[in-house]
Amino acid sequence: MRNTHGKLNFLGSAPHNTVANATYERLKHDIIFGKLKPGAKLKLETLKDEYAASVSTLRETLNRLTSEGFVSAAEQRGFFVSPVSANDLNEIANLRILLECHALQESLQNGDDDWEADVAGAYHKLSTTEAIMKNGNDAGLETWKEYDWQFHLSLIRACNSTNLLGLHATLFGKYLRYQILVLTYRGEVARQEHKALFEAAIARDADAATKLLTQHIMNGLTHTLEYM
Amino acid sequence: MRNTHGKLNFLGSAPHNTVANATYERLKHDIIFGKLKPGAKLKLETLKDEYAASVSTLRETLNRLTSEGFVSAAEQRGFFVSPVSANDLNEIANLRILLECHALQESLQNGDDDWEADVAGAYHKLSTTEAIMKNGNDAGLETWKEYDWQFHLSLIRACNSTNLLGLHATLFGKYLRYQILVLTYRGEVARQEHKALFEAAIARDADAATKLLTQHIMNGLTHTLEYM
DNA sequence: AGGCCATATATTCTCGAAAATTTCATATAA
DNA sequence: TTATATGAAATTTTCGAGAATATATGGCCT
Repeated sequence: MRNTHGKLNFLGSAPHNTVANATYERLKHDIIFGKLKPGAKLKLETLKDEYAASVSTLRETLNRLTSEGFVSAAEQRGFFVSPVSANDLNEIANLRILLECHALQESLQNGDDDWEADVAGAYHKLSTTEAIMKNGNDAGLETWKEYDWQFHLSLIRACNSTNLLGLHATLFGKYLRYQILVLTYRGEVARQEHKALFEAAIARDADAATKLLTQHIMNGLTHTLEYM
Repeated sequence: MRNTHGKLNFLGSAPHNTVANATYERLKHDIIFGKLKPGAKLKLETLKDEYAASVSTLRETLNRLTSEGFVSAAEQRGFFVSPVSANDLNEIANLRILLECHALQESLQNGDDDWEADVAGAYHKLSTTEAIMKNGNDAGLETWKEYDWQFHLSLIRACNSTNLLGLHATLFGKYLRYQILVLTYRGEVARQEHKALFEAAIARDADAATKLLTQHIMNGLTHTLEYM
């Protein structure tokens, strides 16, 4: 049973049981990764061919995505990919700082040995990938971004609030869309930031960790804004 | 055009254009106000009679409500009203404090004369209603709760973040469900708290306002928990 | 009696088509 | 020319039925 509609693991690993779920994952992925451009009209007939699902099934998934903010709906005029704007990105980044820092603090207080091992594992995967990408090999953009996501998630997972984790997941997805949109790496800088953040977290230094996280997100924001 | 699916004004005033929207509003209302009990199975066939909508239309609205967290979905086993728990209420209340206090601070900084007038108007409606209810007349529970909602919303409306307001609206709805669930007033106390909060906001005293708001929500939380 | 499998019933999931609405193209009048 | 009205085409919204899956019933065996 799934308490909520599977929000995380946007990559294929999810159990694509029903047609609706598979379509939902694919559509969301295509929006976040820019295959469906911001503002694009989502015509039912077109989607029907592309995603091999009926109108009713498509409408189910489009309604889900509208609730999450990835799709916008206009009464009697159908659906379209939510537009992007500097202002929207600003809002998203600030909300991410607010929620993620709060969750991080809770997590640093509650996290046990298993949590710590989880963080270390996630960081290991991320830093290994970042080391590889440093040497020009930028083939695995999606992999990198998923490990990035997993690392940030692992840090806050012990916050003891399903609701908070749910909101964060949606926000992270929206933020990620903007990053993919400008598609210009700041690999080496991000790498250093991740390293410092990881070390502060393991040391349970809440003050330092939240400051580093805030800076990390702010830097990403200004970098992204610069290239929009 | 509606950027997001109409989240606020849960009371009838909304323009119930499409069948799907009307059904959505009614279902959400019935969940928040306890007509549909926590954990209750939402069988399509039953809902079809009760809400006069087809299966596909119902599934659209149920998917929307699942994304927002009012409904839970179990793969191939249908939908049911999201269960309640002390733990969940705790999470909701803490998130509300986090988001609403942040929004309040922003609002106090940005709010202009129009905003201030709006707050005064919302407070007036709320306090008048509360004065009436003080004298035993507790007929207008829904009206009271709507004015309560409108007052809190007016305070944060100048926060300049659509995303933040959207998240807050959903959270407020969930919180409201718990309040309705225990259905035991703390009228006089809440009245005083609203008064103090209003005065601090007009005085632009951010520190005092956030402290009062936090206390207001915490008091509501403990009161509700006590009667669960 | 209690557990297990086959069958029947109930429920969800998915689809294609009809109804309602909007959008586009064309013609007519000021 | 510009504006407005008219009708055709495209699109969304809604529905009921069939396919897939889960749940309940009843018989059978140990």
